[in-house]
Amino acid sequence: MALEHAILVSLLEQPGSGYELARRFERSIGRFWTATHQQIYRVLRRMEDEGWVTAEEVGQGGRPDKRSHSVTGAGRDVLTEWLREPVQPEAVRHELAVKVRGAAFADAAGRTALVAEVERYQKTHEATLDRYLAGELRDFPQSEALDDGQRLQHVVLRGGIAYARMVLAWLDDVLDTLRGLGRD
Amino acid sequence: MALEHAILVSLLEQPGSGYELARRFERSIGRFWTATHQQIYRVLRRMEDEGWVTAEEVGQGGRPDKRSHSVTGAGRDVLTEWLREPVQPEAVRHELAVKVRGAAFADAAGRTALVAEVERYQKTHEATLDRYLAGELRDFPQSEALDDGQRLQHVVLRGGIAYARMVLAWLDDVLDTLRGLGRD
DNA sequence: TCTTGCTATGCAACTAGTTGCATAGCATGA
DNA sequence: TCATGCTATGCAACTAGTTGCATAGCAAGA
Repeated sequence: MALEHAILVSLLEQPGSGYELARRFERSIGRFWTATHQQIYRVLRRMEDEGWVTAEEVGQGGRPDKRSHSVTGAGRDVLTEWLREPVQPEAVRHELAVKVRGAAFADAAGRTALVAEVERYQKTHEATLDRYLAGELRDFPQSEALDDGQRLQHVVLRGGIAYARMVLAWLDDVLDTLRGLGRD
Repeated sequence: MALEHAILVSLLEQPGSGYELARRFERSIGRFWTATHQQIYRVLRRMEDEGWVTAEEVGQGGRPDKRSHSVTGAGRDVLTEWLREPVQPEAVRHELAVKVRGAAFADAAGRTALVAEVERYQKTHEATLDRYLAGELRDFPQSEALDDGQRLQHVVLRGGIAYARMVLAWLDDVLDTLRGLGRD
């Protein structure tokens, strides 16, 4: 029940079409809330039916028309109300941790394969961290004064960076542990 | 498609009933894979139908009978195969981050309420960290030699500890940012 | 010219996960 | 004795999320 709210925040930051929202979810918003375009279109339609957003057909010479969405007063009210509600405990789903514990029941070949897989996974997180850091330099230069919205976006990005760094350090720990199994 | 695998790992570590699994998911396994008892019973039944686990009725003087589940050879094979598959990218869902960005569209009262809520949330994570640290002292004493399974459980727990610490530090950053809004 | 790829929207079918409720035995303490 | 709470299992209805596919216009390069 919160994709709606993520969409409201994103559309308040900047109105846009379902397609544009989907791309934002791949990049910025997707760091802390993932969604596919199918899901976004469906929810967006429902939000329109409920009057939380309005859509406007926008012709764009050359490319297909798009339906640009903006948040209504009612939509803002929904968001305000939601912001007052207690934060729900996170529903964690960390597949790799299950696999690591599962490695206790794998043979030597299986463990070797898992080491390789953790190394691959680590590389994707390194790339993610690099992307975040590049984005931070680009969007939040120290020299300029930031407005409230930018400061909030920045602190969320810092969370993403801290998370990526923590994961990388933990993956080193996992690799050391996997490689040290069966000794003494 | 991975609750099955989390259950297989848990039952290999220690056979048990649906009820017992549900309690493990509240504690240990739930750190990286959450599930309710309804979901567990349903999936367990399906896994039994597919021959991945077997169930044995166990009478226990006093308390209601339970159906204790154990992993079959076929179940082990399923797990082994799954361990070889690439780790899927995590589907992140971090409600608080959405709310923090949403704070840009809240009034002063709404932001004050969010600060209080972040403080409450921080306390729950402090309690979580304390629980992890106590569990670490209890289950993984430095003096004793650990077997492979214990070492793997320990490295996963260290991941939980690192995560909780990272979140706590980030929540401090969030609180500083929220309190500093609207200045200069 | 033909293929590839990007913009743009969406349906249908499926799987996963949540919420609310029901049942039942036994233990413990007010 | 009565309420509360823990052990133990489960159904039904719902909401959320995934997967596969379809359509269509235009641009750029082989």
